[in-house]
Amino acid sequence: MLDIKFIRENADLVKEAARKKKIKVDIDRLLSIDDERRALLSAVEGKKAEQNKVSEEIAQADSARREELITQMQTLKADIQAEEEKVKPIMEEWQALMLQVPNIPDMSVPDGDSDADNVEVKNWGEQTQFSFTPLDHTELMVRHKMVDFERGTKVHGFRGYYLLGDGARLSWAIWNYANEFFQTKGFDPLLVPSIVRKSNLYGTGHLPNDADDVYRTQDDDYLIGTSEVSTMGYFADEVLDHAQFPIKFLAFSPCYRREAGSHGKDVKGLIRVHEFFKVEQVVLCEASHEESVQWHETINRNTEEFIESLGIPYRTVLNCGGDIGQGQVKKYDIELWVPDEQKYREISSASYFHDFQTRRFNIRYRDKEGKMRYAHSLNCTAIPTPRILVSLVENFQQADGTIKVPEALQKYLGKAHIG
RNA sequence: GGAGGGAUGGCGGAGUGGUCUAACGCGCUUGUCUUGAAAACAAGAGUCUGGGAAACCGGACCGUGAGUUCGAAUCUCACUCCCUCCGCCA
Repeated sequence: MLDIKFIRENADLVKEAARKKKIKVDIDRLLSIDDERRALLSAVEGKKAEQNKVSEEIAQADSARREELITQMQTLKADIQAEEEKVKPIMEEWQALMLQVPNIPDMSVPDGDSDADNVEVKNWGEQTQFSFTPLDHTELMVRHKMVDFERGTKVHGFRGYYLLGDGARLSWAIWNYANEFFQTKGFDPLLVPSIVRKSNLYGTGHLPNDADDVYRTQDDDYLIGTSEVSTMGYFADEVLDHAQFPIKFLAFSPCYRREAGSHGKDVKGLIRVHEFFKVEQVVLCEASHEESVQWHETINRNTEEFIESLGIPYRTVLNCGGDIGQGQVKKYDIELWVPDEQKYREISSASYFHDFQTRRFNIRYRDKEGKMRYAHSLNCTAIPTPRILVSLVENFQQADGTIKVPEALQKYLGKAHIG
């Protein structure tokens, strides 16, 4: 959510943002609706003011004068009701339009339609070379009894899976390692609800536009697609103190995604599943662009460091306008090398929002001057499982069919090789 | 699932039809005092909106939405949310 005043004063900037993000929203319509809204409100308020004034007189008037005033008020009252009737549909359209308005992307965000137009800003490690014909992660993991897709499908359906044996143990090892790694960076662990009220998804910006990708319960609650949702909701409607910043959470939760519209994509393996687990960095800081930028770089770098410690080749891309969300100012994706596909696949997203989310959540704080302001919010994947397993097992497979365990993980898994 | 209670500003909390421009307390900001701080005292402070270059001046806002009334924080209804008790349950 942007401030309507900002939209009014920077209409061209907002239109350009929509263009860059490929978001369809009629800003001119919003502005004219807003003019109507303000004109009507001011008319209603003016009449209410008169009503209040006369009401006060009535309270003190003698009975003859009182009768006269009361008669006069009857028409005014009808007037007010008529005006208020007009306000209702205007407000509804105004609110619907306001929810469509995108946040302004940073100057550095490149133009583009899709992830194909993202710009590589960093490349780390050598793309793994093999002296033998490598297997893909599905075959490798099935062979080592780390995953069971058949029973996964039997029980859950399309994209269902079980992790078992070393697949399950490796997941635990990664969670435990990530938990320790990010806590040493000052993040506090948080286990969050994965069933949430609708309002939280409006808060993060997943609703109303991504409704198709979210699971809903028969009570009209929703399953989160990322712990960012419940972590941000944690502070909804609260007033924080500037001394609390930065607030750094390491949230962990299952994540549910319907993947509507991507039925034909990544049908095999663990790249795209309906249900997975994710460790997530969430940061709230004070309302300063510089702070946001600094934390954005930091949390993205944290995840890069984590990947480096595992020794998996990766690249970092700066997402183009068409590939960043409605609320995001700027986003980096970290992509890991997947030998079987001979390409990099997304493993992490680092975004900052300025006060786009905190306005929707009503998360405010008192700054040093005692003034009330909306906080800034950011988030970045720490590590998702099982997607991380794809690159991990493929890159570390050996000629003898075993999988080498990255050194950093060995103490958490309790061994150096799988198989 | 059943029954009951409640929603007031940053927080606590009064107010049950007309100076409510919302008491009182705590916290916050700025002054005065002080070497500095604390304490004390004084003033100020929310959101939206109209006018204005600004200082500032005016208006609306007591969970949300309807209704009753000349007039609603206060009465009625619906919705949303919170709490308590009973039942069920990991």
